[in-house]
Amino acid sequence: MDELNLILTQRRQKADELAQAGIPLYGNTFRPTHRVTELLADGERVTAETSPESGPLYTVAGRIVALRKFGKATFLQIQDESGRIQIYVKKEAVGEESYAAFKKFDMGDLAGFSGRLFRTKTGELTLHAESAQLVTKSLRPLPEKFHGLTDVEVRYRQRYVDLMVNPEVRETFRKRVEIIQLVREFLVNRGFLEVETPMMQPIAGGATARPFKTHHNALGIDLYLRIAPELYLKRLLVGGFERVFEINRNFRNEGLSTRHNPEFTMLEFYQAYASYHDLMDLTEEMISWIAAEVTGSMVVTYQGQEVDLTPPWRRYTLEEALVAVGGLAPGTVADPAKIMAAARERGIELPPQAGPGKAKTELFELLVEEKLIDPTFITAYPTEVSPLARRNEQNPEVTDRFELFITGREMANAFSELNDPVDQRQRFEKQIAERGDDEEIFPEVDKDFVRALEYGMPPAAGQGIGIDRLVMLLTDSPSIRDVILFPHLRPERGE
RNA sequence: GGGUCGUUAACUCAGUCGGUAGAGUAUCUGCCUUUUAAGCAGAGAGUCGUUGGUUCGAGUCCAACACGACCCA
Repeated sequence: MDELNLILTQRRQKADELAQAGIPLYGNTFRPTHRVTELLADGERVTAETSPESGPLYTVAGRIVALRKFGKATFLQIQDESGRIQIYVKKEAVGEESYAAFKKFDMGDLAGFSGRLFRTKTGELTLHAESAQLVTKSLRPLPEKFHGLTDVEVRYRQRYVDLMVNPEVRETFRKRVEIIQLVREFLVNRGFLEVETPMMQPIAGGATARPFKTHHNALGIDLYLRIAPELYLKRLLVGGFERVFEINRNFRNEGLSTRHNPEFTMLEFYQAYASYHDLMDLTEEMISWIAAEVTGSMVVTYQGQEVDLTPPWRRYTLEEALVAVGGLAPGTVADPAKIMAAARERGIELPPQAGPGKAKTELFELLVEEKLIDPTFITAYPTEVSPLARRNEQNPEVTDRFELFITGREMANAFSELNDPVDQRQRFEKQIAERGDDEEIFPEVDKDFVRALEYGMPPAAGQGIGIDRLVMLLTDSPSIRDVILFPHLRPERGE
């Protein structure tokens, strides 16, 4: 197919010519002494009067991202990880032979230059090259210089090209790294221990989702890629680690969308001798601090909407939110029959075994969720829909749980953990009874987890935060694919 | 799963009523020693996503399929 393309053929020819002239195309001997950003910093002292023959000698390497050739001189720009700088290569300065080879350099090649800094007559800081060397030959053309690469499919499939030519994409992924580092720093400073628990689990527990299935040959057993680390992290609380967290991938065998990737990064943390109230305080503090560190402000703009992350954040019970934000009458929300009728009136189909708790959460999703732009904690979720959370002591119909919503999306889910082994076993069994015909969800009771609780798990609160969604918020990214380096797509045809 | 839109040169995009496939960038050749999307002159470059249908004739109309985007479930 594209092996026959003219541009690719010409590039290969040029590469062959360079190779025949004794110039290595893929050598590994060139060693830059500086990064571009250091030249830009030092360049602040360089003025129009600075002679190109004075000043220190710099050696830099990078990808050629702009190339303006004249007969006996050339302006080009190289880009390394730190930035871009203009290079001026003059035949007279680098020598006849070297310039002849240099003329075969192409856009997209990796090249190295040694020289001294000066300013052109338009004032642009430029490295006056005294030598030019090919570092790595590129056989494929870069996307067009003005419009760049915009085809989202190519951007995701060939992320390396996207990163090369779209600086804002590099910036987003740098911020992603920074956000994750800040999460670690925040939790480690509060005495949390970062742990790693199994990605392959014999029982996919800790959430309600369809798992990916795989097989271990030597053991002869099926395993599931985890849908959550929760049950393992709580085993660690039993074991005596009182504050643990994990930042790692979860896998869910479900559809793809702008908010869902089959593998996504989750933060989960658990704190003994704490309640979900403590975690609300901690979450406010953590996310507002990270926002300020990453964006410089606790007020961020997401898709044109201003979002104020300054603590304290609004806190509603689910019922309060249905009234205050959803516009339902207090009498409707309080009455089980009326709330179920209200759900049906709005076209919500409730499964036969569903109770008022399910009706409330469905109505919440329909009427309230998308309106919660500024961060809002929703508490007092029905026990019916919270299989792993602790019941509220005053009202066992609800749990000591919250979900956090920002920009209308669920950002975190937390609760005071259930540590009663008898209650836990019953809830597992109830879930299995209710799962219907979908056997891939909740395959069986995690008996070892119940056994662990029987040893005694300290009272604790635990929380999950979707890292990808947090990164979307703080980088103003509309799609989860914009914050995952290699998002899943269907395979390309013919590959 | 349903709906809408998209897929034309390496990239970004035009393509009229169905009648010889276009531009800019990139590439190649020539000129050019301070350019900034360098400039000037010339040249080459296409399985119009795939398959089938309608038609004298299809990038264009119809159908199915593939991939993607957005919305909905």
